[in-house]
Amino acid sequence: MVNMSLSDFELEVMQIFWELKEASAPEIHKIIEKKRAVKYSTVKTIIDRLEKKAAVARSRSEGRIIFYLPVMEKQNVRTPLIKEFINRVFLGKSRPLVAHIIEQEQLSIKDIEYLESVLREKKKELK
Amino acid sequence: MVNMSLSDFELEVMQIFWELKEASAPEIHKIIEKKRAVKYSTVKTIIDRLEKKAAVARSRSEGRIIFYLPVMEKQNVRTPLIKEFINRVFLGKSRPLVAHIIEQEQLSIKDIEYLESVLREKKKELK
DNA sequence: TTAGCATCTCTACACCTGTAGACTTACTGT
DNA sequence: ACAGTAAGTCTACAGGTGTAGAGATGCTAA
Repeated sequence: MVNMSLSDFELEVMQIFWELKEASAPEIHKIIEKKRAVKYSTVKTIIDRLEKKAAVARSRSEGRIIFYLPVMEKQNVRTPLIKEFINRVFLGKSRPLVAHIIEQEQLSIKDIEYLESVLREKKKELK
Repeated sequence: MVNMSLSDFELEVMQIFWELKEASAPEIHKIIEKKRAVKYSTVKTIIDRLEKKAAVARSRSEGRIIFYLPVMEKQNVRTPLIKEFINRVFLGKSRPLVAHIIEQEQLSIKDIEYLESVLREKKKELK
């Protein structure tokens, strides 16, 4: 079961699991519904697929409500996604992506100072 | 024709167009074939779809060979992709993405120094 | 000038994904 | 004890995507 990637919607649901740690389908549905119209059964289907992919697992029940826990870890999902994205959109070159983000995305002074410190650390490490 | 997004393969082909400016289907096919096995007709189908999406346009012919030019611009394609990616994978927060890349991806001293300068510029701008 | 090849066009198809309905079933409040 | 409802299960389906074959046709080299 190598290389089990997640669709957009599946990833969206995983984000909620990573946030809440444990959640039920009705809970997830209610959260997503605040953003956009989506039926319960749609959300449940996604959770079922996540379960099949072993991204989440049933932990316990409360009445008929099934609770799930995330199994895949955020970092293990994100890292390859970033790699793929850089390959796909920036031909594998991370520098222009970082430059683009710094220039175009909203960053506060605090963010910038933090990133400067990350760069300083990295530079130290490389020398 | 709003919101005309490109699939992975379509984007891969666009990257080549952005690089070469003008190219034919046989050329594109030969380039991609170096990386992985793919039939000519597959590549041609992708180019046809790009044409339908007005991402490329026919420029001229040489014998039966049709040449195309990129119409969509690299920056106009990349910018929304980055935005979506940050939303999808980092819940809209660009700082952790940048931090991750700096820490995990290959960056040379030159890259780091360049990014430091980009951050300095940005800071100046914000103050 | 003509055979053979390269290229184009058209069609097809299976898989993934988002989406949801229909049906079943187990609680819960009265 | 039961009706109503909330949750679960199962099935379906359309559109996008990667993939490619078949057939038509125009070039090109001998």
